[in-house]
Formats: sequence, structure tokens, C-alpha cells
Amino acid sequence: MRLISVIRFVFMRLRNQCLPSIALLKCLRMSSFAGRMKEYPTISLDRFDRENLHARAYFLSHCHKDHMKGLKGPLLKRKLKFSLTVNLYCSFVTKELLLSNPKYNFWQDHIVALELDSPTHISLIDETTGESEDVVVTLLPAGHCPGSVMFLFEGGQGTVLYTGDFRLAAGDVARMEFLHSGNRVKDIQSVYLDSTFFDPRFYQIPSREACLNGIKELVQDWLIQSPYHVVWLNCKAAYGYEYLFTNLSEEFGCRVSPLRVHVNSLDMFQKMPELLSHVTTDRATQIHACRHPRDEEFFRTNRLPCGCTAKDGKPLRIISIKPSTMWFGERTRKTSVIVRMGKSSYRACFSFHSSYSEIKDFLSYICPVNIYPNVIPMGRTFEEVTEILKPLCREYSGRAEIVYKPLVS
DNA sequence: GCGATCAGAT
DNA sequence: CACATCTGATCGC
Repeated sequence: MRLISVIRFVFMRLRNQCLPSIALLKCLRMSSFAGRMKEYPTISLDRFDRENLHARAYFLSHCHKDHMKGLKGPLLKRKLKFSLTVNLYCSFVTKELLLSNPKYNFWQDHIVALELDSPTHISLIDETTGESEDVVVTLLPAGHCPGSVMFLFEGGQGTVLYTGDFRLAAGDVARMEFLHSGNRVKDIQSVYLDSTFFDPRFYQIPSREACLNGIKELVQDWLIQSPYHVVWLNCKAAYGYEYLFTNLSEEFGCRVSPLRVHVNSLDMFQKMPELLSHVTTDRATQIHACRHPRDEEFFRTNRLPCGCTAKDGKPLRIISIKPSTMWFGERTRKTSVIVRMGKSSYRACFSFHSSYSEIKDFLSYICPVNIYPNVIPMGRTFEEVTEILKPLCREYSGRAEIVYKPLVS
């Protein structure tokens, strides 16, 4: 009997250790990043379960649930209760979004919000031995969702960049001051990369501006027809669509008649006045981004998720716009950023993540020694992704100025 | 009763 | 167009 329980224990351990590779095979979008970097293994980022329970410091790149695994776990809660030095580092906005959910209240006194572009010294202390290591961390804007950042670490084990999830346009990297030292890019040992779309299939994704303009045009053409014409933005339950709300609000509102986007709740935005001023819980508006568990079904029967109707009982004329990623290959002809799906439903191009060519632009500028993918794009294997990342690593890139060349006699 | 996991959904 | 999340079933503690 005893032997059986030992065997069962060993089996469980094996199964647990295999989990990341199983997730990888199934090509889930859950980050396959296990939470730690080779160079600074005493810190954990965007993963808070398993080995990460022992970290000396935690980092959260943005407030999306697939980067918060274990963050409300009872084991971590217990660890914090007895710890004086363990903190969670993130941006001010991420802190705000996180604490707007009461389940994370126990982090309150252990969160250190950091300013963007502002190098901060952190001592990584082992509370049992007193052993300590210093790093300097800098938050760089990642353009993925409100509060999203990359983490740049500089310390005894070299300079490494953890990108979190990001959407940067070609050329943006050259304007990131803290990736530079003097006029040159820093010597970056490793990049831990958001490789969601690092696949030539996703060669090009229309720019944010192009997507936004397409949506503005569609909304404009609909709203001007009458006060009964309304738009439902069919957005997923996740942060990242807010710039859509603010831009549409600004575009279609004016001083005498402001237009705010209807959303379910304002709680998470209470300390973000620039966002707060463009959203509302008043249903009497022509643009809605509210949700309901059966909202698609509602829409099919010409209802908004919030149940809003016109004051005089006349039926509303509703169109839905569903933000979705659209991509184009290197040579494929670009079509519209708006696609009509049915009589009154549309898809609009929208991406939280950089395209293949945007990632290539980013990496070829940085030219790191190592690149580790945090995600395996669907339909790809880890080996394939590493193979196409190789040419962007320093050793293969043909950029040799940093490489030591011994004299040959 | 809670958490983890999975299938299925949008 | 393939992201990020939610719901409900099931399992184990």
C-alpha cells in the first residue's frame, strides 16, 4: 500500500513538471513562460505559482489574468503575512486595476508602484539567510493595455529585458531612452519576448491608427443617420480596449454635447480621470461597450447588453463592431480593416500584440545575445520558433562591433 | 466550500 | 482570423 502511494506521488510530480510542455503542445495562449529568468532566478514575473512561491521579489507586467496565475493563491497570501521584504512591483495603473478587485486586497501593503522610465534600485533579500543581490529595474511602456510595461533589469548577471506583452510600432524602440547608453543601444544579454505573433504568417498587422480610423469612419457613417442609430462595441472582458473608448468619445463628442461610451462599471477607473471622463454608466448614449453573459443572443434580437431602449419606445438601430486581430502575409494584398459579417455586424482590425515585422524591427535594433520566446504561436513548435529567432540573435546578426576578435598571427 | 483543471463558448 | 476570458462540469482536499 505504501509503495502505491509513493508511485502515485512520483507520478503526480512528473505530471506537474510536464505541465508547461503540455500547455505548449496544446498551443494555449497562456504564456508558456514559467515565471523566472536565467540571469535573475530569485525574482518572478507574471507567474506566482509553484517555484515562484520562493521568489525574493515579484513583478507584474500588466493586469491580464493569464499573467496573474497564483497571484491570489492561499500559499502566497500566507507567505506575505510573515514577510517584511517581499514586494510586488508594477506600474501605478496596474496597481490600481489590480486593487480594484477585492480578491487582491491582501497585496495592498506589499505593492510598490514604479514610475515609467525611472530606474529604481531593488535589493533582493533572502529572508532566511540574509543573502542579498542588487538590481536596477526600469519600467518601459509596452502599449499592450493600460498600465502594461516591459521590465529592464541591470545587475551583476547582465542586462536583460522582459517584454511582458507588447504592441510597439516599427521605430518605437529607438525612442526608448533607457534601452540606450549614450548614443548606443545597451548591451542586452537576453530578451524574454512576447512572441505571440512571431511567425511570418502574421507579417503585417495594420497600425493602431489605421484600425482606429477605420472604426471611426464606420461609427461616423452609422451614428449620423439618427439618434436611434447606436453602436455596440463587442469587446472581450479584458483591459486593452480603453483607447478605443477615449478616441471615439473624443471624436464624436463636443463641448455642448459630450459623448461617453457606456460600460458596465467605472470602479477600476476611479483614479484615472483621463479615462473616466470618456466612459459612463448612463445608458443613454449612442456608443455602448457594455456586456452581458448572453450579449450575443441579445444582439441577435436587436437588444443592447444593458437592455437600453429609446425613450419613446421606437426600436433602436444597432450595429455591432467586434475588435479582432487581422493579419497579412509579406506579399498578400491588404484589404480593409473593417469586414462586414452580416446585415448589422462588423469585425474591426485590432491587435494587442506586435506583428512579426514589428517584432523583427524591435529585436534587430536591440540585437541581444539570447532571445527566449514567452509564447509559442499556435500551430508552431518551440523548436521552430527558436530557429527563426536565431538570425536575430547577436551571434548570427552580422553586427560584430561588440564581439571580441582575437588577433591571428 | 474552495481551488484547480478541462471542455466549450464567445 | 486564432485574444483573453467566462461558465459549468468534474475532481480532490
